[in-house]
Amino acid sequence: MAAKRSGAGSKGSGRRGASPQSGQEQRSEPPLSLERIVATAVDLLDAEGVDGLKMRRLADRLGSGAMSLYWHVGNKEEVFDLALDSVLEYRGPSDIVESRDWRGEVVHMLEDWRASMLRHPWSASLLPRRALGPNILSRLELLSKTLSGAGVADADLNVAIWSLWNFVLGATITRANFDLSDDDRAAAQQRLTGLSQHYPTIERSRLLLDNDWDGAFRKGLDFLLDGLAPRQ
Amino acid sequence: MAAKRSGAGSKGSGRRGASPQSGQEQRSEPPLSLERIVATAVDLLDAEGVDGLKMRRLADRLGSGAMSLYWHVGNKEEVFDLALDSVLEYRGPSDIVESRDWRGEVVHMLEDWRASMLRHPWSASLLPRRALGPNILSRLELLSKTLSGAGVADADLNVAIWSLWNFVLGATITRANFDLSDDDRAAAQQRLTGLSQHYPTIERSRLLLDNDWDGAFRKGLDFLLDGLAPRQ
DNA sequence: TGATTGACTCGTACGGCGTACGATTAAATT
DNA sequence: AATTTAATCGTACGCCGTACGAGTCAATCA
Repeated sequence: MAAKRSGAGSKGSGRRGASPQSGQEQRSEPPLSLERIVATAVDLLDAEGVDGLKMRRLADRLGSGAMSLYWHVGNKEEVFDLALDSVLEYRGPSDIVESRDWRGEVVHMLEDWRASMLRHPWSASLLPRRALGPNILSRLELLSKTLSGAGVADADLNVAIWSLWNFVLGATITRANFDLSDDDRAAAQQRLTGLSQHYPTIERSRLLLDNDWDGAFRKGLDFLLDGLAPRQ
Repeated sequence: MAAKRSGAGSKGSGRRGASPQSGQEQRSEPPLSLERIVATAVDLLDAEGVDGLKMRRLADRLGSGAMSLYWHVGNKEEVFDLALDSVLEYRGPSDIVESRDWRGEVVHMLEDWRASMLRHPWSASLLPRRALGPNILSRLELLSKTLSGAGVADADLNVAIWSLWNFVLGATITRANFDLSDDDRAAAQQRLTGLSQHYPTIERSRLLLDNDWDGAFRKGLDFLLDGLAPRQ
């Protein structure tokens, strides 16, 4: 009845299925494995975006038939789940500066989180739709522990975590999707300038032209942390 | 060469295309129009979610053939654009309490924004992928004007606006997608409890089981506003 | 009036998608 | 040597967005 694999772990017994007799197709591809599938899916997503990931194309890159993938994963959704979580691993703050203040630690982890997602711009918009993988949970655990240790009241802890989650998620999704080309940017300016009688304030502050995303993230995060845990 | 319609405006000349001779099919559907297409698309999205919107199904609901839709819209993407913007109109604070404090005004608009998106849970995840429509820009303009009037420094204005945007977007997307069934919720608890040695803190605070989304939004927003514009 | 045009509708068809199903093969086990 | 298991893949099905072109009316023009 062909019970599929589902969890982790893969043997990886060396085997070759190239050509039965004539050595015409000596593609020396390694055998399929979950790891290889996920890594290749990430590459493909990076190169072609969410809509570019098709099972057939993924199989092409792996040098296998499309249906072979289904031995290792249940369906395409699972490929997304695994690709997403694989990209969100956190290695912790640099070992050198071991025990910084809690604020430094939170900021470091959240900036790393954002950076990881921006390195793979498809990941941010995928995050909210998928189950929480172990790497995501680890980050939340670290955040929770750090804030708790910093004196955030238990009653406020969940609010604080979700607020930071919301901020990071919103910032990253927005950044990843608003990465306009110069043409788009010019068009937006044009459009807004033409309508400046309707939107004078955001036109004046050049809201849509400001592209110091990193600075805005950092400053906004500081404001939020100020609100969550007033200094001293 | 059949130049398609693209912008707004639609004539809507009364006409009937029912059956040429035999009155067997006297479906008295009104004729197609952009408005009707968009309204029906919103209904369909509400009922079936993002993946449930298919051109054929939309046409079915409209009592028309699938290809007829393409006279009124360029492609499916445009249906999404129009449905999204149609759902984000803001009518302003209740007229009775005309001039509240700035904080009340900001909170009201942002809670309304979130509520509008939660009434149509597909809209939140669509928002970041689409161009800013007039209804969105109006909300940003109002936000900008209010904060500016409240004394937020010009240098901090964009950061403040984007921070609030990020917060609302993240909160709403998360809420809309985390709306687990009780079964899912039980499964998540099970899973987390089983792994509680790995994630003790978030397990203890019941982060994933906390159900008070509205309260968390309101409290988190308060914290953020505290950070952005320290009271007095 | 009859012919023409333009607005609108829709049947058919095409290429591409995810994946069910079953045949096939090679390795491991008995 | 016989059997079981792990893995691969060709074929096919149903569904999708939509290109294309033929139809149907109402309004306009000759």
